[in-house]
Amino acid sequence: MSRAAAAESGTRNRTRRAILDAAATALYRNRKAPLADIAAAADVGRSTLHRYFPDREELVSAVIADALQRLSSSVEEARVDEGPPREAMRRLIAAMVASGDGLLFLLHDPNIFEGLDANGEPCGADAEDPDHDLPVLDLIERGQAAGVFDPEVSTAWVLSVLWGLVYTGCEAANEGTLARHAVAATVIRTFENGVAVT
Amino acid sequence: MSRAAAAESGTRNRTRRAILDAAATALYRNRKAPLADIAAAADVGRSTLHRYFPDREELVSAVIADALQRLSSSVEEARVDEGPPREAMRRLIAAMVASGDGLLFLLHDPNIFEGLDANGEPCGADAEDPDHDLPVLDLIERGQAAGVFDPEVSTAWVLSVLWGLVYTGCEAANEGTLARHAVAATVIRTFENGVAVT
DNA sequence: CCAACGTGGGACACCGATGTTCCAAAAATA
DNA sequence: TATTTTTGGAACATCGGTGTCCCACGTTGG
Repeated sequence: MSRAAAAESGTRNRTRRAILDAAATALYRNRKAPLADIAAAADVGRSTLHRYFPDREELVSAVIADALQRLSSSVEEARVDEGPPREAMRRLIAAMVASGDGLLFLLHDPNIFEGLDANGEPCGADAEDPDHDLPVLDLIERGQAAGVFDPEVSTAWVLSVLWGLVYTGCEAANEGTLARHAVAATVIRTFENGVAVT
Repeated sequence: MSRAAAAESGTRNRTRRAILDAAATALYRNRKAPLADIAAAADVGRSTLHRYFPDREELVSAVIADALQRLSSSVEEARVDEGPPREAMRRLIAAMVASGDGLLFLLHDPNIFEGLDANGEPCGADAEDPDHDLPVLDLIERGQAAGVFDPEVSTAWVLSVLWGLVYTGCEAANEGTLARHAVAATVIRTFENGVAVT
């Protein structure tokens, strides 16, 4: 028996992961997917799922936290605050795309952040979750100031477009419309230049 | 009693509309919103709602059909097959944006078309629903051929980006991030030129 | 080989959503 | 105003998802 909650090591971590992944996929398809389905998808007894996550609420919180975790570590290693804005943005997009499925789940439901924070704790409606977007907003602003990003539109809009395009790219890959390896490049291309030729 | 189903005229049409609209909004927020909530939102007794749409299934089918209806009539009057591609695309985007909330509901759930066709009738998995996108795909192809749209990416990708950006725009307007009247122009600008300056 | 751990599945009570029926009140129409 | 249409709400049975408990089986590791 260890003391820290961090290292539940052994079989447990694996099943936990399996459940988390299955839940992310299932919940992406249907936000209200029955726990039974999730358990089945994870190849785990409904009982076991319940043993790891007593509540449905605890499960979704964990899934959100997990996805958020992956994402923000991806973003962090993109070092958005370093180097020229355009390159930084390209690194960021690549990192986001690489986060893959968790992202789809996260962005699929606009209401996902309402009433929850990254840890699954309920939070006041005033807390928007600026933590994750702030460095990105900085990057966008920096880019606009440097004359590489369109200064005629708001940073918030650029941010929305960023998320939207990344989402579209991941979705296209999931549907087989776009090859996995081409996603990042395509998203970057469209993000920077749109679809019209000069 | 009239014979035609088309003209149920009178009070009925109004309540029907109210229910349909309320349902579109409620279902956009939560695909599994309780009928009671929808009825309440429509300012209608749960009983009445049930009188118009016996099944939940019939309700969502009707909402989908309705949204699809609005959208395709909007698109139709954009005359995408006439005039230079760039202008046609601009008209199309404006028309889509104008369709507004129904669109959000439609695009929110990627699985919405699975197992249903425009009339709410179940249909084989092979029927993809090309009816609505086909003229748009034609437009894109036409634009690529004419050298106004990026020929380096697939038409399917351009289509995805189009839907995605329109969705992002509508969502931004809904959240108040972007002024209603600015949505179309902003979407068009970004769609054509991306967010980078040449 | 034996114990502890982890698991699956059945049985159960509970609750919210759904769909049905009926009736009295409100609204539209003549 | 009289009549028909339309509505809202209560009561009810049903169903599926949820959460809990318990026990037998398989797996892991000493």
